[in-house]
Amino acid sequence: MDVAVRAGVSVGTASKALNGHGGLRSETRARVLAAAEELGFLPNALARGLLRGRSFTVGLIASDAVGRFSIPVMLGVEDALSAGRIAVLFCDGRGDPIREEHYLRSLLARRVDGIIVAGGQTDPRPPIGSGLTVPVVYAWTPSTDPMDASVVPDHEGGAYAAVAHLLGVGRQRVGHVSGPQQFRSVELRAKGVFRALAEAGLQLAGPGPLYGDWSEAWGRQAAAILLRSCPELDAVSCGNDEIARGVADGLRDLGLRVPDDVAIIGFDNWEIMSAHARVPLSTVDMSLHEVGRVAAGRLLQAINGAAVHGTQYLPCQLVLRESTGLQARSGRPPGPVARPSP
Amino acid sequence: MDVAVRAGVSVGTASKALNGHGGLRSETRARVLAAAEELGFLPNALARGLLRGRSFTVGLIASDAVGRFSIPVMLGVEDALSAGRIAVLFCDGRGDPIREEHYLRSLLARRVDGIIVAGGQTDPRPPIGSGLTVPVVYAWTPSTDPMDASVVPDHEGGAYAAVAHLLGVGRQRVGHVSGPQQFRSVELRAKGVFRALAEAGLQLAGPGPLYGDWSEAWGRQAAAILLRSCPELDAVSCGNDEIARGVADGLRDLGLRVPDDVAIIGFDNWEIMSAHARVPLSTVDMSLHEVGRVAAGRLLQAINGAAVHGTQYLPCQLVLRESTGLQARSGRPPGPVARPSP
DNA sequence: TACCTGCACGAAAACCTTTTCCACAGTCAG
DNA sequence: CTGACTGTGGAAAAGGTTTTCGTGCAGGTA
Repeated sequence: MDVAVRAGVSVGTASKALNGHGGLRSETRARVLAAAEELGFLPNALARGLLRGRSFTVGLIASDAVGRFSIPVMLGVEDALSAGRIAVLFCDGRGDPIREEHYLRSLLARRVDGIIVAGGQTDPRPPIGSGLTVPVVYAWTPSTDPMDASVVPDHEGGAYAAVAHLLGVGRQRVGHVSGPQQFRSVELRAKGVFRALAEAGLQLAGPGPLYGDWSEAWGRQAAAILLRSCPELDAVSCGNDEIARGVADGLRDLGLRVPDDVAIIGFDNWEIMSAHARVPLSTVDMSLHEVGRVAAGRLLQAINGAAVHGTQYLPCQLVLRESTGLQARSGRPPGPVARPSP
Repeated sequence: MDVAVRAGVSVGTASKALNGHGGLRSETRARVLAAAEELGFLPNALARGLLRGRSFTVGLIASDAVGRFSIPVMLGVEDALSAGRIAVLFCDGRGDPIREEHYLRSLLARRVDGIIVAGGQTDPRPPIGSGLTVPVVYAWTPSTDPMDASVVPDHEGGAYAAVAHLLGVGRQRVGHVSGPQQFRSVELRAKGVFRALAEAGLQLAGPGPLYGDWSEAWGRQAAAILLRSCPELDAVSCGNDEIARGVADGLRDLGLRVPDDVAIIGFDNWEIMSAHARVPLSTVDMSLHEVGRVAAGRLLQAINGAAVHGTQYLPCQLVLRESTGLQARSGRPPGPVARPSP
């Protein structure tokens, strides 16, 4: 080690000086530090890791990094870990088990201290491996094994809060337009909607929950369906922001005003969709960054030997904008409003 | 090494067997391989890296990972590197020089073989460090130092192609609505627009390029301005897809049809905006994935000692959808069309 | 002076792999 | 029979850091 030579001490002493460990004269310590500074010394993390048996590195396997959900989760993970001087090895598995297997081997060969699996979907996924020697935490997409550590948003609670808010601002006839029925998140969100309505002694407006795809086009279409079935409709809870935007546009085309006639609330708080819509949308934020942070925190716990099993549900945040009325509702305006006959 | 013990050979021999190096009897080699398989042996990349003096790891510093541009770039980088068995250390610098400095030190301590800086903006950024011992390539956001290796899309060429396409389908009065004038990309794209028009002997329609912000709201507003200034407008080239979408909506509100009356082309090919718009938007795809891939390729070259300096411009791809007419133009329809009086 | 205590630092092992050099045995040719 | 050559595998060093143990020296005490 050239720092030791320059400071005129042995490598062991230099190491102690740099890490503040042994009993050194402060004069010696200062000399070593000065030498390190002059030489721009950076301790070789490979050597350190080899010795300590751990790398201070964590693997992040994104199943579907293209999707917009894993990105904020990833950033939350990275945020939490970098604070603990832990680096993140990023792998994009693309939902392909073979790729994932390859990445897993690569990460294990690099002696990562732990692995975070950030999925792209809401439905549970099979565990990434069995009998692994390093801890694994699943973020956003839970593992199908309930004993695995998973961190996910509370979809049901979010939808419940959304509808509770609609009822809280005086709405009574609430419709629900969502995505494909087979998604677990769709099921959970519908459950939350029903629970909020039931607690208020209300029924869902319209022919029932409307299931379609996650698109604006479906939202526009659903708006017409809903209005035909229930002309007195005064609120719609949507499965995501794109649908909400479509519903808003559809209602607008039908001559209704948002939020005066119908309040609309979305889900996801995808800002480009919700905040920049023609009428900025109230929505439910799943705190994905927080999901990532918490997952990283649990991983650190597990690395330190205090592993916690099971799935952890993180609360969603209500984000209120104009589409549910920034102020108290002012009643339906006078004058004719174009509505399709029932 | 337990594999060596189990196979009844020395560690050196085991290493040779696993890497296919020395002159070994095939029987011995098979025995070692079998032992490694049974024990699930994965060579310690830390030890290997320590010995070889390189880590087969590359640092990726994203200046603004929240932005939607750096994500595809990142994925392209990861794609290209993982094929070469190189792992990616992901750091989110958030555009904060202090954070970046911290990450830089962390990466250097980990003995990365190179660094890719994936920015969030189009304007050049200051180099991440000087006198670095590892090669650096800037992707998407170039370095201000022209001697640094940078890989960026050809904004000007993309805009040129967009307008050339508009002219190619018979449009003559082309407006340009873009983002904030001080952005380099805005300047470059406008340059491409002017060049395409000039080559056809045409002038820009409207009062000149309209500069605003990157929003749909601005697009809607600009549509009205443009139409008031040039009622014969038959095409608009937009600075990005959000603006294009706004322009389309604005024109629609004014009673014009897209693409029959006015063709519209966006920029970015942000699919959720362009492909899912009410009228799917033709747009310019900057091939961000390819930018990432090429940047990674140049980094690998530099790691192998064949560094190339300077900025490399990658061509954009035209993505044609309905907003510029999927078929030949059919002429303006008969009947009154609501237009503001000039 | 002889011995002990404690401080400050050095020496060396350990982490795991790769690679180079060397040794041993067997074979073939002279 | 001896020398040389080839095929196979072992021994050891190197890579940079941390940590443990040991050593030398100074100062104090008997």
